[in-house]
Amino acid sequence: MGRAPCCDKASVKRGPWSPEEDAKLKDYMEIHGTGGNWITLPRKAGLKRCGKSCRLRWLNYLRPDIKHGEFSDDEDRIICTLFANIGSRWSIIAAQLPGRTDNDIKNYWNTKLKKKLTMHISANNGQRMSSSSEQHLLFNHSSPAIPPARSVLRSPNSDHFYKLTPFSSTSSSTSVTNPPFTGHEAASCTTSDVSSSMDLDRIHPHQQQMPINDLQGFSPPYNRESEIFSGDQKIANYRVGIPMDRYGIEEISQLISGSSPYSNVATLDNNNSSYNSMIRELISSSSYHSNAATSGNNDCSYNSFLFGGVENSSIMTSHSPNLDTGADEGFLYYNY
DNA sequence: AATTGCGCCAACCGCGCACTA
DNA sequence: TTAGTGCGCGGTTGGCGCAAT
Repeated sequence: MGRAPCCDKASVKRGPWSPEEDAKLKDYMEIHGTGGNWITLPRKAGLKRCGKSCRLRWLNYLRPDIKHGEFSDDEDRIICTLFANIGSRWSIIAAQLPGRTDNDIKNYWNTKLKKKLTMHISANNGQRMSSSSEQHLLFNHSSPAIPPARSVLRSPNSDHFYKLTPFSSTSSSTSVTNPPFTGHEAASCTTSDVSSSMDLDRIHPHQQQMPINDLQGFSPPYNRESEIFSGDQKIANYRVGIPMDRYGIEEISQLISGSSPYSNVATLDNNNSSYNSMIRELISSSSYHSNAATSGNNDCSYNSFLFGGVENSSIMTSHSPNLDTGADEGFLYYNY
């Protein structure tokens, strides 16, 4: 037996919303909210629409905090960085861009951003890159294709992890066989600075994995945070980790919000054992591994990369959580 | 002026998950 | 435990507007 439809498709209006319908929905939402039920909302609001359609219209267009217009370079960078790590989890990416909706970002990526990256790589193809700062970077997860978002967020035993690989069109060193291309790879980019970008389809077959020591231009991952450059501009720290498993961005950010002088970093607090327990639980049971053994590196003026997970000995191996329980040594990075 | 092709984006669709009875 | 229900997500579609021919 098939799933029951959410509404009678024959009796609901479909297609573009009229200004009158928008006004009705907006008026109703401002007074009553959803009432916890989108399905019954259209009838109460006097709309001949499916509840799902109302929800979509409200969330993607009528909501008062929606931001319309061009995406900024910063937003481009955030989208690219997050896409590189988590793939097409548009809702998670949207959560990092206030005022933008998942649909917005998805459309933007599919119609513009991806194209710009491809065009630029095509233009640069074959040119020898003269310095490490000109190397293209690829995020390249070696796990099977990322499962659907909810599975990833909830799977307690996920061992997915990413590799970060510098790309050079002239590189010939190889240490690790390239895993199958799954299409989720991406790289750092902005629309204005196109020196750092990637071609999702074309350059991957030639990509080389390199030993850590060969990561020219990056400071050692076991010493302090390494850095990712877009041209001369550092765009992110170099942190490689597995995708989130048990916890989502919202939970993490809520928990650590205000816990540290740095808005994007949670530190352990000697005076708050219950807080520490929660942080440890988060770190040890998710991919937000401790960056233990880098104590003393409290200079978090950097933009911390979204997913922690660089172990102090190697970035190329999946690993067990390794949380040093000493105060100040559990870092939980959650924001770019 | 008419036609065609293309880009953009709002809206739809189906599925998986969470929740509840 | 299971079935029903609603929500939210990502993928896809369809229509509009504009540019090219």
